[in-house]
Amino acid sequence: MLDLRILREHPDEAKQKLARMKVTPGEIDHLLELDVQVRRCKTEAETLRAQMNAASKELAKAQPEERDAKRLALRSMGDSIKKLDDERQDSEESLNQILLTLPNFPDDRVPEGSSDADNQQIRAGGVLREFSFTCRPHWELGKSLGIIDFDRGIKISGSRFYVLQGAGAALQRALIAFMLDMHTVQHGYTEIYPPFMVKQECLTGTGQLPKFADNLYHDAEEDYWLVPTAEVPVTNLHRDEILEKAMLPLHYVAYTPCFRRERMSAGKDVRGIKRGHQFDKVEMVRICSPETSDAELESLTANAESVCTALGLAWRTMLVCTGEKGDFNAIQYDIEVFAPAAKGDEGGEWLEVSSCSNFRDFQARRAGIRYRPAAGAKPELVHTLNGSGLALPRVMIAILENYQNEDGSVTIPEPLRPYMHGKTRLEPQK
RNA sequence: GGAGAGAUGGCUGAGUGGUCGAAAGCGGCUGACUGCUAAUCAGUUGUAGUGUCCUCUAAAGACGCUACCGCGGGUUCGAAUCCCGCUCUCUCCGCCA
Repeated sequence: MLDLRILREHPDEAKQKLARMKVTPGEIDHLLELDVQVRRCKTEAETLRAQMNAASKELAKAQPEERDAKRLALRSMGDSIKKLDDERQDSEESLNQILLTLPNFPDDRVPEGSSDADNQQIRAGGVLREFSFTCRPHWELGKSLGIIDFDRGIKISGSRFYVLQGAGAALQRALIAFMLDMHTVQHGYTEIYPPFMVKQECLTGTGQLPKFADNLYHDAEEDYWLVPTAEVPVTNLHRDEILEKAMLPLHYVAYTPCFRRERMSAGKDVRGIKRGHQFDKVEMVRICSPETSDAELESLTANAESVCTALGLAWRTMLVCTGEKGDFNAIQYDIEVFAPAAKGDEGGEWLEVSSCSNFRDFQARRAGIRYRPAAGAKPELVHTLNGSGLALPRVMIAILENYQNEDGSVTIPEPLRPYMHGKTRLEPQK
């Protein structure tokens, strides 16, 4: 959520910045009109209420015979106040609705653009593997290795679900453990095991609600929402808290499954395990003071890149353009790894395995996360950041396709072997 | 799932219709005393919004007003206090990995 005060005091500047995120000036004007109404109703009601409070005190001291007349006068005053309050509430609700869906100001560095063709590559690592044979897509490998069961996934849960079995399930578990260890031991993160279901306020806090309700699963009877990413429970750990400056920055890492409806992507990426309703992810979350958040984003992104490097994958980091980035972050880096057969006969594809973003104070304002810059000083909003470190299915795709051998086996990347009892290869099933 | 108890300021805890933004204690801050520390004494100490004054402006400050006693409604001229709904916590019983 943007600071209403900034919109009010610098409307032209705000309009300019938000125009890059496809917000029309008219929307801002409408919002500011509502704001004027809210504040007018508020001051009028407060003035009346002050009069009423004073008169009410006099009533207590008044002679008995005067009381009824005074009481009647006060009652009508009360009615006018109620009217003003109702009016204010209506305007306030509309205003909040708009404010909660309005995008964040994009950072000046974010390139203009409407598709991923407009993203800018800013870094890359690893080497693209040259194949001496025709490489096969992961869904074929998954079947022949006996580690991904698509048919039974569909049988028990429907489309966009799959079952990992045997070494496939173990490989995923190995990846999770490997990533968590890397971030905790080498990068100093604190590991969190959060609930996978959260209350509505958490999703409002990080921004998924109300705008992206479409993409979420929730319980019909109770206020439980399945997390679409660990960003939600972990960022909300400190909702409505005032943190001491000495506690910052906070670096958290958490493994969770993620649940998404993917209604927006109907028909897209239906082949294989690239886009399911349920997937696993190791997520990094940082909470820091404002002046450090730019640097925090760089090191967060570097942490995610180092996982790709450790796994021996070819990766590239993209600065995501205005049209493709999340609405609520100020700046976003996507890290992609290359999967040589992910498009089947059409060849390879760069797969997004991580998205690292700085939200500045946007989530902090929604979620009420503040810190005290100095002892006794007024609390100020923190900055929040998060980034995948990494998303599992796509890493699995990249490993299967990049590490495949001509005989149909797949070599297990070295750093994962200790997590798989020393196993070095996945062998095709007879 | 059943029964009961509770939710008040940073913490403990009093408060059953106006004199309550709220006693008292603890903690915090300031000062005095004191070789130092500790102790003692005195004063002070919630948050947010908004107005006026001061000022070139801003900050800071001064003086007001409004809201906030788990959350949301209601009764009343007036609610921490009465009524209704909800949430959460604790205790006991049942069930369970």
